[in-house]
Amino acid sequence: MTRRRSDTREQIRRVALELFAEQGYEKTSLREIAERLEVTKAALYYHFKTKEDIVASLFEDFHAEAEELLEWSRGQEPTPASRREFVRRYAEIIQGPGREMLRFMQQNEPAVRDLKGGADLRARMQLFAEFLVDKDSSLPDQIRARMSIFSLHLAHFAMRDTAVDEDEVQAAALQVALDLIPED
Amino acid sequence: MTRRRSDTREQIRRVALELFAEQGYEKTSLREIAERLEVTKAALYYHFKTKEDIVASLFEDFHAEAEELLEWSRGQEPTPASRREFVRRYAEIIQGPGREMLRFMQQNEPAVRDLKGGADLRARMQLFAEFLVDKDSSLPDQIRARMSIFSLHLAHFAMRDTAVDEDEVQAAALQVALDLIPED
Amino acid sequence: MTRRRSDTREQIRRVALELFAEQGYEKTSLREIAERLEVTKAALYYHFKTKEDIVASLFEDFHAEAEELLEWSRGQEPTPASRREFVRRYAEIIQGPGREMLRFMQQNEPAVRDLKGGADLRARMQLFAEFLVDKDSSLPDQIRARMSIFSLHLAHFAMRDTAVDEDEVQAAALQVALDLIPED
Amino acid sequence: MTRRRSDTREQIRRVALELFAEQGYEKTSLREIAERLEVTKAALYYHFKTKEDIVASLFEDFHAEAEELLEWSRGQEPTPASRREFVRRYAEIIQGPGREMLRFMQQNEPAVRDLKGGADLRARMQLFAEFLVDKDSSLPDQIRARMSIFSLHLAHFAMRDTAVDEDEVQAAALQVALDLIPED
DNA sequence: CATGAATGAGCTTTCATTCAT
DNA sequence: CATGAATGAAAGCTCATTCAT
Repeated sequence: MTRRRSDTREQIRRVALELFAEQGYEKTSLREIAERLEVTKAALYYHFKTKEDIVASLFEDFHAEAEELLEWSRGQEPTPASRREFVRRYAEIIQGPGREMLRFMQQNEPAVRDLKGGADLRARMQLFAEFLVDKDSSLPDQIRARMSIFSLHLAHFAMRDTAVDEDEVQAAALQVALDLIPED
Repeated sequence: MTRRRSDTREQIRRVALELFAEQGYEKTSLREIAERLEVTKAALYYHFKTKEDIVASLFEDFHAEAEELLEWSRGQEPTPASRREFVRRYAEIIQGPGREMLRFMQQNEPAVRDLKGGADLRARMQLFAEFLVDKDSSLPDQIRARMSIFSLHLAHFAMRDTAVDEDEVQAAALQVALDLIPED
Repeated sequence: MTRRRSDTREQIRRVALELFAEQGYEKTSLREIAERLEVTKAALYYHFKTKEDIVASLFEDFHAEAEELLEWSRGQEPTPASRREFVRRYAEIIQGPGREMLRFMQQNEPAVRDLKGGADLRARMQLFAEFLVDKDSSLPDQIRARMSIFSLHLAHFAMRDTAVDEDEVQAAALQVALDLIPED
Repeated sequence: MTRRRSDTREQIRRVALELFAEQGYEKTSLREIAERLEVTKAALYYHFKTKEDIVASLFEDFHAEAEELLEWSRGQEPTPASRREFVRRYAEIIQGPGREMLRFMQQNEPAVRDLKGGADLRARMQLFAEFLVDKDSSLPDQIRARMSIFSLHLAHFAMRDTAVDEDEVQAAALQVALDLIPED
């Protein structure tokens, strides 16, 4: 019944993300996470110092990928083409577990904002926008660039009441996101 | 020091919305609301049966206005022009307190979803989308119609790190929203 | 079954002091205090914001009496006579509930030190010593002055294994304390 | 990096005593002791069966020295001279680590009382008093004899807010202790 | 119209302890 | 000789809610 080294840690992260995204951070108790994994609450504390640290650990994954993307962007001239490439790469990042992560971030803003690493994520989003649109662009274009990102985050949620395949939605969302990037 | 009939009730709603939007529903305790108003928690219970009922009461305001808008839309042919008019009217609704309400809804999805009246609001959003885009439109257009609405909800949040005037943002957001409505 | 206004608060203070003095601060749980009073833990929190605040409230009583004594001492020339009078007055203060308080303080030093108001109490003790002995007295006299105070605090504890009447002990302790005050 | 046979055991005792004396027994967790030694909690359990056993082991050292002193005293007539010699010998015992031990005992009474060996230590103190003062002496003299011992225990603590050298304090404390022993 | 007092349920967190490896 | 992983029990605390006055 014992698990491989750090298997439990990974399981905790997985279940926690699932529940945080589904029910929200505050509403998800450690008891609930523990019960799903059939361990005790105290076991969670062996692997993470606090509830907040579980989230922080999840943030880090995203943080790292976002950083890599930003690193790439710093070597690019901000042309329509490179901006679209940026969006495409970002879309790829937030496939899989990333998508749940972003859904969590976007739909639990007040909680996330106060969490360790939360401010940092917000700052990163701001940097995304700065690459995607010129500082002196029109206000609508500024907003468009940001809604481009949000399309990728929210498309699935926006279409949740329709019976459309998840992957198709994500592909269409990329389309929408690309079209929101200013042409020049 | 006395208050006009049901002034208190209105104050509770105001402060509650403020705090729910700012800190989230779960993180905002009745104690906090009561303290801000310098009344006791028990006083809140004189005006509202439960915490949830405070939110429900806030929802109702929005619900009524949304209903009116839908009523109007039912008398319209869904043309590009009427759709744009719909968006314009919706933008007007969510000025003022409405904006805080929507920010709350969008950024506390997991909490709101389970609240009395929450599902209803979601359904209404779905109806909005159905008026704004044809059922057999392309998937990207379906998403665009929904992101149109979300632009109005989230523009202020998306631009929060920039130093732009709130009303200008909202005007630009309307611009973006209108452009996301399919041309035909 | 209801109690008079603030009766409960006083009961909490009484039982808490009893248990803190008997078992120590850390070992005494709020559950235990609550059970003795046949109320719930939450009731304690209605009357005191934290466990620490219960102690702080107890400290305040002593603090006030100590302050009064110091106030008196400030109007006195520090003669052997006035110093003995000081000790006599202090002995009177720490009769009754005061004695349990001091026993708590003296026998839970590490806990008390970190408690709100704890440092303050220690400072007061220092001021006592400063009145009781000249700054340039010999080191043994410095210590004697302090042990004089401690005699009053600890005599009961020191004699606990003997079968002597509590009041007699306290009277004898005063005798010892007085004899420890430097003759001039 | 390896340690001599049972070096670790000694380190645990040393660090534990340090922390128990400084923060109190209850407030000091095994985690904290382990962290200071850069070993795991489980390692502590290799050397000691329980937390209590660490203290018990510390008590034993003192117990042994106290026993030796008592053994010596049993061969002595209780004269003023032999009583003073007793105090001098005791003062020597509680130099060094012994002093921290006694500080711990005196300032954590409620915890110590319930610990394995705690009652025993208290009994020994009682035996000290019995040698130092006649059973039929006056009550003040009974108390004086006990305060004599306490002077040695508490002098350092009593003078903590002054800037006097530790060894000087201890020498003066011995002076005070000796003077508290009844002349006949 | 509102308060003071209290509760039951639940939360996050910490602790001493165990045991297979 | 020691660790990694886990547990059961309990702690301090907060919350929404109730109700007599």
